[in-house]
Amino acid sequence: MTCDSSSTEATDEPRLADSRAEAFQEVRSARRNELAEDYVELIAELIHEHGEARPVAIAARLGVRAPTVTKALDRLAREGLITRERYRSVFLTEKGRALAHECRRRHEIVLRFLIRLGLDAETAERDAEGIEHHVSERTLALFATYADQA
Amino acid sequence: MTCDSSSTEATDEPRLADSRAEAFQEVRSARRNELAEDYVELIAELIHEHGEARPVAIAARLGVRAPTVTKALDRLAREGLITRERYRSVFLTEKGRALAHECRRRHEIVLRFLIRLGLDAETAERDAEGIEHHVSERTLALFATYADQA
DNA sequence: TCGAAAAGTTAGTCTCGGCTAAGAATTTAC
DNA sequence: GTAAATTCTTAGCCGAGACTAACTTTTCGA
Repeated sequence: MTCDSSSTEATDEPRLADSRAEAFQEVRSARRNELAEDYVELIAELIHEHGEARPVAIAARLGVRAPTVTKALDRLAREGLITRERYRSVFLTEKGRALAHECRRRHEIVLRFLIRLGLDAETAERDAEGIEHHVSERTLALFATYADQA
Repeated sequence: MTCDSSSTEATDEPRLADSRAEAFQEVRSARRNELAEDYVELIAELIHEHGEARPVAIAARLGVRAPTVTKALDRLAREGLITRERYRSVFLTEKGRALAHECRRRHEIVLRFLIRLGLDAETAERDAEGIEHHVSERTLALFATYADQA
């Protein structure tokens, strides 16, 4: 017997009735975008700092090997976030630039928040890197408010 | 098993000199453990609530299909976090119980913190699910302190 | 200028984490 | 006590993301 609360499942589709399940699904969904966000954010940074984003620099910053970057960039291009030509630097599309901007915004809010909370800069940077992909807009707003408190 | 390279840069091994790269590597390393942590934490909950953890319940709570659970449990067993017999419930090993306890602790601190910050319970639960795997001990301590403030 | 070094790509492997379809084991219900 | 329903596993597919080895292209410097 289903000891679970009798909810409105029992349909032909045994499709995940549990409300808790939704949280996990959202987390998994977020995880799927994390890499793309990391790349796009980094590419924007590199372009800003050095005028261009070369795969070798991306690999160094992310701590992965070159072929990993090549494959990831292929995917980003497929998704319309970047444009590139073989053996050349990478550029963000309008869509990619928008995403990068969004990511940077989140990252900075989380970072400022953590530092405001009393965390050292180094740890704050590391934690922000992990957390930024998992904060809802609502939470982000609270972070921003707290960080801006006098 | 992150064979994480130490610091020596500029050696023959073109191993990730950038200090920023370390942050990404840590994030990736954390990501690899997330699933295991989710499972173990959930298994502990189910045992507490229903006296046993059945794969079908795990699947429902996580919002995945049964075979996905079977495979994941195989891996957890390989890693020594659970024990099981075919067609039976799942049990945590001592190691698994320790990890579950640790996860629950993190989860609760993050959750209490978010709620204390003013977030609604539902969003807090969702965000906590994503954030809990990415907070350092140091950050967690700050969260706890803040949450406990009168 | 041209040859070596650096950068980038391709090909192939591995693990993980999803899925479906189908079959085996267990439990339930009559 | 057996048939049906449920649960669990197996087999096989797929894409992502990591890697190495080996090859091509580009860049640099003597």
